[in-house]
Amino acid sequence: MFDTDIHADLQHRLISNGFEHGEKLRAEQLKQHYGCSASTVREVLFRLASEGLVDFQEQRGFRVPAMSATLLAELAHLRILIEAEGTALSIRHGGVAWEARLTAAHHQLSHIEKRIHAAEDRSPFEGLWFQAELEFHQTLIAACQSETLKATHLQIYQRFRQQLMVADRSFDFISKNIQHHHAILVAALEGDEALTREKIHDHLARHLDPANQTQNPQASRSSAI
Amino acid sequence: MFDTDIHADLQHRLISNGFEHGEKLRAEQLKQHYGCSASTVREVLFRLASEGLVDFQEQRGFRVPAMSATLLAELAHLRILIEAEGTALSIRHGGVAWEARLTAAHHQLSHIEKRIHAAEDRSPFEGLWFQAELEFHQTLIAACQSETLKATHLQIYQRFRQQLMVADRSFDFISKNIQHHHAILVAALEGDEALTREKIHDHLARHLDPANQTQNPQASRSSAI
DNA sequence: TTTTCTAATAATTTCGAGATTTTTGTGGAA
DNA sequence: TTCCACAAAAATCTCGAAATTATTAGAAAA
Repeated sequence: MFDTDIHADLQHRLISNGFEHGEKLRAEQLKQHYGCSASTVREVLFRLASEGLVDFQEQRGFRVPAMSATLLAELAHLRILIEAEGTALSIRHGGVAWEARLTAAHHQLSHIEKRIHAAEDRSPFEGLWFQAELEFHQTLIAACQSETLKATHLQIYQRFRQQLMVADRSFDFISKNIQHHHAILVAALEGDEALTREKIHDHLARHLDPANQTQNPQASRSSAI
Repeated sequence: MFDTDIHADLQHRLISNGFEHGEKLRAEQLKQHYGCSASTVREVLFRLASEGLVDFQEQRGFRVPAMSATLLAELAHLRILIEAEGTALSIRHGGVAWEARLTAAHHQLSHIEKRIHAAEDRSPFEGLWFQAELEFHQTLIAACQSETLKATHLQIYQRFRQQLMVADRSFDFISKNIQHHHAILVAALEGDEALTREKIHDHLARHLDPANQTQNPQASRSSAI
């Protein structure tokens, strides 16, 4: 197994409930899971630290970043800023091909969200939903013609997702999300940059206020994810 | 010497003419310069790679990113986006203390720029100017109340600076820069968010068009830095 | 001459042991 | 009981050698 694979796998676990918030990441433990040496794990952890998905302190090792309402709000703010800009650029430069791809991405996401809405046990859809939601938001900025903007957006998106990971997801957010995603799609297809920016803002607005965040999962009603 | 120091030193060399564009970074060479093992150097290089200051390819080692007019334009675009947003937030939340600090930072930068303008040999001022210019632009966003925005801005700023590093600096940009920095200061102190955004845009606008960039230093007239 | 295969060289990557530092655990004094 | 010092344990960090992979150089064939 290459260290690239370890990087990809750890990245995935770090943004989708693979670890607890604040959990210590020991190279000695992980080397058994991946069947390689501690040095190799250490190398990967350093890379993840520079991406912001892992906290590093000299002589004190690595940790999963703790849950922080302030950090989540800051990440939401940056996501709105970058995603709105990227989408506006896509509207300008994307053309019909981009509109088609966006419609497809939304269709897929919408389909999964409706199935989740109807299902009894929602857990088997989690992975699918994550993938489709990421694909939709990446497609929004896909035609912005700036690889740097896309890469920066992905970093922020992943850290945002990581902040929201919790063991017991309420998943009651779905009906609102369906409306949000649809509103963004419609505004983008109409070519209305200002309206699209507004809808992207609305989609993430509830995460902007630190006081709004539910620190305790069992007390959550209408937020989370 | 701790690896943190090596990281800081390499980072500095990478954004201020310490290496050639596209130059190969061999761990075996650098370990002699820093008096440590190749593994330690390798670790630092990985961290710098995640920051975007070094390019990494599996089984092909590390390189200083090549000069790219497209990349510079993309970085300029992102800098404008983030710096304008951060400054607008600072205007809203900064208060008198921030205005005072911004005035001080501008005074210092302006002082150095005037001395450079008058001097025969400009090279001894390079380091001072770099520091003062960074301090001014960081102060602009200092009161935005988002550590994440500040950290993201620093990453983009450093990569932007790295793209502009060249052996023979013409330094004829100075008179324009003095005006730009002053215009930003005045707009910010007046509390005019829209005007401040515009002036930040104007300051970096010439880097936005890839066709505008001078790939060949000796042919440069009015651009660079 | 140009192309292709092979051998030699050089670079990258992995690994585990030893050195250093932090954390944990125990016992004694205030 | 609470605090501090000291010892033991565990974790982190550094290092150089061995294994793997890429690059170069030269010879043979087209």
